[in-house]
Amino acid sequence: MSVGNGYSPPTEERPAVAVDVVIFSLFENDLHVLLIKRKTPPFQGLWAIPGGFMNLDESLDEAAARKLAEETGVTEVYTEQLYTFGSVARDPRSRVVSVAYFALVPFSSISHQPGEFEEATAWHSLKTLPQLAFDHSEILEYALQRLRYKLEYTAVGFQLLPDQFTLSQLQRAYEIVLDEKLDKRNFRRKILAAGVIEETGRRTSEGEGRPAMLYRYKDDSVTEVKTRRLFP
Amino acid sequence: MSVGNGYSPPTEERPAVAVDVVIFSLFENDLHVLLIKRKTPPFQGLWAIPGGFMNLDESLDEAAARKLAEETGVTEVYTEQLYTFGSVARDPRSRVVSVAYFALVPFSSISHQPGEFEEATAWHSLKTLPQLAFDHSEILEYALQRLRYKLEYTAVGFQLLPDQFTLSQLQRAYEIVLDEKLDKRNFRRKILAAGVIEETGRRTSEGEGRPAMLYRYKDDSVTEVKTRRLFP
DNA sequence: ACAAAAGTGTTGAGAGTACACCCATGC
DNA sequence: GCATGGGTGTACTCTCAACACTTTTGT
Repeated sequence: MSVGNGYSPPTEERPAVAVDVVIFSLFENDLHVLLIKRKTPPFQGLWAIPGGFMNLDESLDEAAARKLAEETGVTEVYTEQLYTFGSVARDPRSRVVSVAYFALVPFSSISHQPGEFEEATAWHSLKTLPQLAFDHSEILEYALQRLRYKLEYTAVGFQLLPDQFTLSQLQRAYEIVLDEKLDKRNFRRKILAAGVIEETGRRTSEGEGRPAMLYRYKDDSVTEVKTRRLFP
Repeated sequence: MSVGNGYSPPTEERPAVAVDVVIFSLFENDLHVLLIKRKTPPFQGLWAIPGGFMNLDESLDEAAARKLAEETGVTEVYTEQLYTFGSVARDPRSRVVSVAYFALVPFSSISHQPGEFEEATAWHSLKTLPQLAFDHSEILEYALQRLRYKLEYTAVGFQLLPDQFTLSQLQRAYEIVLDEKLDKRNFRRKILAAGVIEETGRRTSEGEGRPAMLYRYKDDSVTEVKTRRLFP
């Protein structure tokens, strides 16, 4: 039944609204993204960014969080709305407007380890991406660009690491995502000067070499944007 | 009739998708935004950002451009998607997801001058904003923040000026939007070093004082992002 | 003792900022 | 000739980038 109320369009003339969540994680010295293999046409057999339709009783942000939890079992991680994709023919079956999000999940917090549950879900290195369904290559490209950009002038890098981490781990995270080598002394000076992390007082106990100080980020400063770029 | 195809939600369970366009222009030494007075409940009598529902045969960008043309008669101006607002109760009548855009229009190109056609449409200075309907205050706040941010590290400032402009006009535009005074010599040096504008060879002929060189922006560099902030 | 990773300062270059006077035109 | 806005250069400060050795631990 049509629900036209004289102000909003009758329901037959409404597009479907989906959320797609680009889920990044860092492991094996590489940035990875979670993809799902499509079992049905169109684009059968191609990989796609996890997503689904928004329910009427949830906000967009809630829909994104729900999708993220469904795919990774993770809640309370850094999530940010990316862009809304609304070309007419982006889904060949019907009109779908898709609100894309990206999420940064520490690998240690993921309950679905690679290939553990559904065979059709897998982490892919950004260096060896398969062909993607729909306009998902474009979405992923956009997400990666945004992630790099964010890292350059904010301190979201923490969000890819466990609660406590060493400065070397953090530097490695930045190097992997930005795909460039950073100077150790300059990195430490800058990240400490930014005032967004603090010593825990504890040190790493295992591993080779000298034990390293463990840091944590200060909760209040996580999303705070720095006035100057950290890594221009 | 419901259109459930087994893959996307039946139409009764789809939100309406709207686009709202925050239209900025610069005149009378002030930044202004175009607002529309609501004639019907809810929020009757309050001002709102121009917007409307997307049609199924147009993309989101096209819907935004259409809205912009309807309100100002202007096409081909700088338009950028801002954010998508999707709280459950943002519209008390029904579920509406709104994709917000912002546009920069040179005042000289506007065919609807203030109050010329519909009484219910008017330009408002950002210094004296009325109460707004729905979550439009939030949208406007977000748009202004984004505009300022863009001006700080790109050269979109031109988009608020006519095709040809003087450096003083451009500086005034930046000063108004950023709401701070800039040094004349430093401004000129930076904006010229950025290489995004060029002399036309012509000079202003009317007005008091010494005639000023007219500049235009180089088309290809309009949207190009500078690596360094222009005005940090 | 040696391998492996952690930690630590200084110097030079370039960018950013502050600042004041002369120039061309209209009235 | 004076009022109005246009146009120009320099010195100082500070941030950024480059660079190498010592320390602590495990084996």
